[in-house]
Amino acid sequence: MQSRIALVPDPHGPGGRLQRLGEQGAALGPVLPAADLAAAVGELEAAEQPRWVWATADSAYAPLLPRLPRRLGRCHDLRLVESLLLAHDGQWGAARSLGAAWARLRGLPVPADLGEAATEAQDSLFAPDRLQLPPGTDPLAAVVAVHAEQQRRLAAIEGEPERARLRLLVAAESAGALTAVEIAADGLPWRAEVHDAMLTELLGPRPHVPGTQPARLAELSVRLQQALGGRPFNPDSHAQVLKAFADQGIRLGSTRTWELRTVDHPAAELMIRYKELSRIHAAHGWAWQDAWARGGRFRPEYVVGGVVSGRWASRGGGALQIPRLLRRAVLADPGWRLVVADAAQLEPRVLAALSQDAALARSAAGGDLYQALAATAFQGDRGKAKLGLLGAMYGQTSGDIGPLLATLRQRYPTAMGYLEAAARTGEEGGIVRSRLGRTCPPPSDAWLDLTEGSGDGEQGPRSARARGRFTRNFVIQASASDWALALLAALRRRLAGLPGRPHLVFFQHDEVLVHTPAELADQVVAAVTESATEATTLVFGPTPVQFPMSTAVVECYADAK
DNA sequence: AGTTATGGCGCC
DNA sequence: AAAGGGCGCCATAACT
Repeated sequence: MQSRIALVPDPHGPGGRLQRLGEQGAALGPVLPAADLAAAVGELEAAEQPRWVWATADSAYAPLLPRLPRRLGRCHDLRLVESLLLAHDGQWGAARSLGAAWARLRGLPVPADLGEAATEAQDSLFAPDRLQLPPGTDPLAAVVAVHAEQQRRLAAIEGEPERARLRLLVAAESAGALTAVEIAADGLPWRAEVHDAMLTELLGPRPHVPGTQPARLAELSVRLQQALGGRPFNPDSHAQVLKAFADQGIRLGSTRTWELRTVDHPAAELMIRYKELSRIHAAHGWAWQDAWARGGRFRPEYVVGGVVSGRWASRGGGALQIPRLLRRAVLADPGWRLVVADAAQLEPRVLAALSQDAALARSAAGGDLYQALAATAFQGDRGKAKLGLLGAMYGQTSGDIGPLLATLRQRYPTAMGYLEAAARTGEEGGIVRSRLGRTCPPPSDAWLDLTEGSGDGEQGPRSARARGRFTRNFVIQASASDWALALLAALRRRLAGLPGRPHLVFFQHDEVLVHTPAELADQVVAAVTESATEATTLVFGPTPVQFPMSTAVVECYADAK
């Protein structure tokens, strides 16, 4: 039986307190004070690899990490688990902090979760942490009690394998918390000089005065003005752009790029170019570099479980939206490599495994799922196969997709039935869960008001169908997240077993980057492959569906695939 | 002056 | 007639 140890750092200084726990969470033995918490934790980790129990990885692991001799293997993150359990129980309004969970347990007034506005206060040494404990509460006692309560709630989950799956989700989500802290500490290798050269080539030299427009944007602005009659206007203002085009007799419904592409006028092309460049300047220009990519590393702030589907979100820095163009600036250190790995066609494979559609599973048993699908059902037209399947998973009905959906329904009734059942549940106001038990939010009160009594006409009310699309996609996206988290946890563990400290530096829904000494790259690739197999077995059990990873060993991120 | 909404687009 | 899921972030516009 694996040991568990509760861990609480002192608010100031390097010390902290520890408490051994039984599997159900009962405190075993005395509270152990540690003058040097990192040293104590390091020794215990080396001796017995316990599961560390803490309020949040940010508060307990992040400060410890720089002083630990090696990374920790496992944890139980109370805040993330509270979130999973509350959602599973349909309690979406409830606060998730340690303090909130403790207050619920004790029948005390429950503190609201701090908004993101409170983040800046963390910089202050004396700012309160975000645990939200009532004054005078012993944080270690709260950690122990809330953990025991969570173990009790997990044990009370009805049904097997549901209970075991939710426990797996708890472990995987917690491993995600470890990973996010470590990625933040390590950072993604980022060559500012490469980034800078790209910006200079695209936009002109960096303006000396911050806030002024780079030369290339200013030029485009002037040329646009000339092309549209010479009257000055702000190309960043949708209203003014629409008016400027209208004055030339061109009526636009929007300033979207795809619409501009249909316009046969020199200004349209200039406008498209202006938008491309101004976006790069605004979103990933010099200001972004100064704020997020200093010292040779891009350090994003990930928010584990930040999306209801279990995907990570990010806060500041746009970690999950780095333009492909800028991957040129992501370069391994000298003597190191990047192993870039992404799960190929993850979502349709998830659909095949979830629905157990035998025919779809056959298409998902090999390399290119869409090609296999095309060969069976679409006369070899891979594009149609992909469009149709993605449309089915998103609930798309527009365009020329109707015939494709009809073909899919005919050939893969089990898989399509699975999606339609999920959509129906959503339309009727029900909830759905991912493979491991992550739960979607219920309809809002406004939604219930809107849909109540409006009858079930041919198509149902618009918002009901929108919710159907949400639940239809949720089962896929959230189960894909389950799988990706399991992959991440498995990979993290395997990397820890390699010498030379290869480490994860990026995670984006279905893609991972590992920064590794060059001579270990092959072993890292093998670890990725093994981890995918392990994740598949853990999440889906025995299944004919394969989840292949496409991997590349590169020095530059842009050179992958 | 500060907050919220909107349009638009980057990523999956 | 049209009807694609999930995010974060920017600038502008519209508010309080």
